[in-house]
Amino acid sequence: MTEQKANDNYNDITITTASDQVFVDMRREIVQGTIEQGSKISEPELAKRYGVSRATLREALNRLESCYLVERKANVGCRVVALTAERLIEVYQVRSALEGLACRLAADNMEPQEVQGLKQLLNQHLQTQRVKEGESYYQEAGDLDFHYRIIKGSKNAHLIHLLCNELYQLIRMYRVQMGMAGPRVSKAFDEHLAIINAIENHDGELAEMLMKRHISASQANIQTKFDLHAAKK
Amino acid sequence: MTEQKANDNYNDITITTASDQVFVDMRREIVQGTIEQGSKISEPELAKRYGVSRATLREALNRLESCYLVERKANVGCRVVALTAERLIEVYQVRSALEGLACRLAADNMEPQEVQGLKQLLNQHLQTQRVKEGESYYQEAGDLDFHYRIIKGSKNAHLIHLLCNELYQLIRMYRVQMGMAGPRVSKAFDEHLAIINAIENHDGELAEMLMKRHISASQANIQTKFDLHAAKK
DNA sequence: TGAATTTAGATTGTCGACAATTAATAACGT
DNA sequence: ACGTTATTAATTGTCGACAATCTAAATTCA
Repeated sequence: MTEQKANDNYNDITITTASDQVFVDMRREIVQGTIEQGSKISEPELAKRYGVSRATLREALNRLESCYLVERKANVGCRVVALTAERLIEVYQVRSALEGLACRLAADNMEPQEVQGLKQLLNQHLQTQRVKEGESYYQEAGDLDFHYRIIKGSKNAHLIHLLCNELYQLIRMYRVQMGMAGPRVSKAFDEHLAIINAIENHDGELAEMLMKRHISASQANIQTKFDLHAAKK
Repeated sequence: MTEQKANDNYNDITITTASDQVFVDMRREIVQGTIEQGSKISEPELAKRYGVSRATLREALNRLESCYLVERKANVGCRVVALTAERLIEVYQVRSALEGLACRLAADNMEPQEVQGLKQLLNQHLQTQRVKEGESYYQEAGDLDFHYRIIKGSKNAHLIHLLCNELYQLIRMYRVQMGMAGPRVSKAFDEHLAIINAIENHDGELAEMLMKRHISASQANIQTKFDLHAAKK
């Protein structure tokens, strides 16, 4: 298991209430595997652990359900989602379609300065990547930043919410728990570059195609880790 | 405003708890406009009206938020979503991508008998449509059935949930409140037929393209009503 | 002994009341 | 008279307790 630290709050939530805090905390623990996948969630137990009432905890559980990290059955309770190969495929099919759309829209809607910022970001990643070889956290964070910026560049609020707030935590959960390091780093960099170019040229169709392909490759990569992980047991 | 009756529970929810009931009831009222768009939701007031406690009502509100029918701000409260032209475009862009994907998957994964059932359904719609001219409810229900079956034919559980449980109620809200009748009936029928044929031939690419186009046309149709509606005021 | 039923325990769903925050009204000063 | 600051009222967030339901252990019967 790769070490993960701080700054898991990628989507910009402002924490005001107690349930906000519990939601963010639990989300991190689930994504990182501290609360392990497939495990049953006891409301009284966790409420005590976080020092809040059950009502507050249930509020957080509802939010976690909205981003697919827990599943609920009436009168039975919550369970942390189980990471299966089937679900990975399903989620990535959806992700591919949505992020492809985001990329196509971004080609039309991103401001020139946003595109420049994206380029700079990529250069930074190239450098830090050379320095911190094999440190998977920076890679994950960097890749995430890249995708987030493009998604937000689509300027479609509904799409942004769907991807950044709802779907991405589940995707992160797969990536973190499968352990994303491996030899795909340089390839991913080239793919990112090609996508930026397409966006800069306002070639939406190409940008969409490249992004879909990029995500498919990413899926294949995780799939490999998954099978490896399954074979070990 | 077109008259809407019974059977609004298109997605198969089994109602076990009290909050389930309130959720379904409120959802219907919001979609139909009984609780009007953009209006503030008073928790004490509605709790009294449905004869439940605030905790139960809040549970329902959380679920309504998950399917984009209400929006929440911390320490301020809930508001029914406002139907704007911008949001319509955003939602339909997402819908187009997702249902296009569903259609492509359906071309691979639907059983022959499911395809047959779809054909029969379309024939029924053709007949009932001739009889009940201008009755928009049957049209809406029919169209919905058609789309639902294809979505479920994708066999992608995540995609099915995303479309049927989360997104579709909002789409229905637009359709119902804008008043879907109009001359697009026969055209839509032809488009449906072409989609079925593509699915039957296992031509996923074509099926996806046709579905996307079909949805774009549907969007344009609603857009027109929307502008008309806005001009009236 | 094994399967079905009953019973006991624990968990979730629901309620009413209190605390914290916001929105609306009134008071105040310039 | 107008803008600003207090004060009040209402609303949301949170809590602890009770009721309904499920799970699992114990009992009964074949």
